[in-house]
Amino acid sequence: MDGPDPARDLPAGPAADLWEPVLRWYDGHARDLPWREPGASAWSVMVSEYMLQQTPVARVLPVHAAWLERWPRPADLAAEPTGEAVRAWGRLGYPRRALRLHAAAVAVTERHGGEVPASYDDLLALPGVGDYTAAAIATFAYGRRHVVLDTNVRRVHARVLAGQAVPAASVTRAERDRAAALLPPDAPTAATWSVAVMELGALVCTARSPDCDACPVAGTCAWRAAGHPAYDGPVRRAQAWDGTDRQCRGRLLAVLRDADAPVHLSRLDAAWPDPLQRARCLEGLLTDGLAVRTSDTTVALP
DNA sequence: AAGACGTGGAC
DNA sequence: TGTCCAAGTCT
Repeated sequence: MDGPDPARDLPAGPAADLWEPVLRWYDGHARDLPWREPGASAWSVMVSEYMLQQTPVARVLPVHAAWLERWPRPADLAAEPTGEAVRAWGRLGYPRRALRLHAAAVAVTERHGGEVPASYDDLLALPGVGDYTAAAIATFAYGRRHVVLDTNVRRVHARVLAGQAVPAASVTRAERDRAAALLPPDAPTAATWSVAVMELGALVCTARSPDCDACPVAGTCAWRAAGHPAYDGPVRRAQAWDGTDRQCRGRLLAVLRDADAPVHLSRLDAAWPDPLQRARCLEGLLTDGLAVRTSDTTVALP
């Protein structure tokens, strides 16, 4: 391993006991992902962050590659109809993200000269960018120092620091303060720290089957020390799926996505049996801008 | 501030 | 087989 040890110059103290082993672990175990390559553009990072919202890395990989190949810069996407973004989004899920990414590309082109902004506030103003994504793009594309709180980081912190199997339903003030206090003082190390903790949560401290034997901070983990107590909070209702509007919308949109011309309404009849729900969901897709009417009897991607 | 919003793989 | 889960955002 050549190059400087990123943990070497950090101040000593309680935090350093965490930083050092996690940074060292990341150095040897980080996945090679396209948006992490040294030459990766901020646009590549931005596209990956949209696609990775609620979607596993393995399914994002091929779509991300095709996307960057076709639209190497934000302005390239901005010049296309939104329907092209929806079609290229494929089956990643939550297709409104494709619409938002397109709208963000337009905003970047018009307001930022075609360059993905580096500031958290400018990023947060983009459609589809919330606190996590703004912090992630500023951090991973530009090396800025921000608290990056995604589901992986929250789970690792809940376990290692609080001894809880699962973090709270939504980000708490205490959680954010704790993460801020832990953030290394210099920006480059803070950026590496954030991606390292995320990676640890994704590969080792997973939701279903944590591999404590492979964990660099198992020795200081409060959850492990307590004997891995199970989650004891309020019951969380699993998302229903069968027969829901979301399933219906997915079916309808799949028909439009797979067609290369406007689709007759009768084709949608075949995609979902309940006429009332079908009509409601189509109306929703039209309202959301995921579909457009092309005639009295046909619809298409926008 | 819960609930809506897609999809498919893993156990 | 059914449940759980995946780098959240928006309203």
